[in-house]
Amino acid sequence: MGIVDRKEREKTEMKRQILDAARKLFLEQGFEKTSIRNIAEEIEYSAGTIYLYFKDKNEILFALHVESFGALMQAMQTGVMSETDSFERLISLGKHYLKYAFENPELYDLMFVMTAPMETLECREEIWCDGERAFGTLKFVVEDCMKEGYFEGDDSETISVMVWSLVHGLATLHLRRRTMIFAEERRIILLEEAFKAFANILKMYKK
Amino acid sequence: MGIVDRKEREKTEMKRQILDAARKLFLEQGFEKTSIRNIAEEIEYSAGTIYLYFKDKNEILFALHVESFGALMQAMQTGVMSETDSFERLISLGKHYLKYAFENPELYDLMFVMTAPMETLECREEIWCDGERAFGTLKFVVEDCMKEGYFEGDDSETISVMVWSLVHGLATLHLRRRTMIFAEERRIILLEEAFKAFANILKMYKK
DNA sequence: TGTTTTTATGAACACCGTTCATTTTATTTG
DNA sequence: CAAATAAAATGAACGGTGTTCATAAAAACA
Repeated sequence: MGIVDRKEREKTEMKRQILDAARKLFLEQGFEKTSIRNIAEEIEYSAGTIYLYFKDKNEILFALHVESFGALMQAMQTGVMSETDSFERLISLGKHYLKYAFENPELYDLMFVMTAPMETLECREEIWCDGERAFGTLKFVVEDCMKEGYFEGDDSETISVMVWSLVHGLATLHLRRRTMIFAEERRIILLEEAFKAFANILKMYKK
Repeated sequence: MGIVDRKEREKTEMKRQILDAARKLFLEQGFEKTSIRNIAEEIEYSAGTIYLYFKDKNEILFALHVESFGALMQAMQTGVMSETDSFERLISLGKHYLKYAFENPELYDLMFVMTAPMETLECREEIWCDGERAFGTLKFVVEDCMKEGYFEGDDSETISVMVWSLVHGLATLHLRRRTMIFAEERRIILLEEAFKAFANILKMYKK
C-alpha cells in the first residue's frame, strides 16, 4: 500500500522540519532560550504537535546529538585523510576537531558540554556509541604514532584522553567565554599558539 | 547610632543566609533546577524577599562566583607552597586545581562553564579580575619553570593557556559526564593517568 | 456516503523569574 | 506610652516555560 509509505515519508519529513527549526534556533539563541513554542511557531504548527513526533525537548536534543556526531566524524575523517605521516595526522585531527567546535559552537556544546541529554539518556547506549566511535578514531591515530616511536611506554588510551582533554579544554574555554581575560585580538591567537606549543612538545617527546 | 549598624549587620547576615542556601541547592541540584522559590523556602522566607537583597538570580550567581574564586585561589596557593622545585610546583598547582574542580563540581561549573554570569556581566570588570588573578598565579609558576630551562623559546602565556586548557578539559569532560564512554572503574584512573602523562611529557621537554 | 483512524489543536496544569501593592514589623517622633 | 513614619516581608499577579489531553479537523477506509 502506497499510502502507508507516504505516511511514513511525511512523518520523517515532519521530524526533519522540526529538527531543522530546532537546530536553527539552538544555534541562534541556544538550547535553554529556545522553547517548544518557538520551534512550533517556526514551522507554523501548534506546540502540542511537536509532542506527536518527539517525546520531549530532550529527545529533540538527542536527535541533533546523533546528527552532530555524524558531522564531527566526517570532519575528523577529513583531518585524518589529509595527511600521510602518522604524527601529522594526529595534529590535523586536532585541528579539524577544533575547527568543527569553533564553527558549530552550539552543536559542540550539545555534544560535549550540556548535561541535559546525559540525564535523560544515562542508560541509553546509542548516545555513547557515537562518542566511542569518535574517541576510537583518535585512539587509532595515536596508536599509529606509537608504532613510529611516539609516546613510548604509555597507554594509547591515556594519551588519547590527554589529547582530547587539551583540545576540548581549548574549545570550551573559548566557547564559554573564559578567554575574556585576554585582549580581544589575542584570544584566538593564544589558543592557536597553545595548540601549536602542545603539538611541538608532543613531537619532541618522540625520543 | 547603633541601630543603623545592626541593620547593616542584619542585611549582610541575610545575604549570607541566602548565599549559603543558594550554594547548598546549586551543589545539590544545579543552578537551572534551583528556583528562587526553592532558595526562599530553604531560608523560610517568601520568594519576593530574595529580591530585596539581590537584583536577580544572576546576581546570586555572581556573588557565589566571587566567593568560589577566593576558595580556588586558596587551593592553588596551597598547591604552589607545598613544593620548592619550580616544576613540581606547576604539577602541584595542576593537581590542586583538579582537586578543587572535582570536590566542588557545581561551583567549578559556575566559574568556568556556565554562560549565565557572563551574559549579565559582560561589561562587569570585577568578574574578570578574579580569573586574571588565578591565571596570573599559573603564569607566574610557568615563568619560574622557564628560568630553569623548561619551555625554552615559548611564550609563558601560551604555555599557561596550554596547561590551563588541559586541566580544564580533564575537569569538564568528567564533570559533564563525557567519560561515560569508559568503564566506570577506569574513569578516574584514566584522567589521573592522562594528567601524569602530560606532566611527564612536559618534564621531558626541558632539554 | 458514513465510519474509523490519524493528525492537529489549544486550553489547562504546574512550574519558572520577577514585580509591586499591600500588610506586617520596627523605629522614631510628639 | 501612643501616634506617625520608615523599613521589611509578603503573596498575588504577569508573562513565560515544558507537557498533557479532551476535543476538533482531516484523511483513509468501508
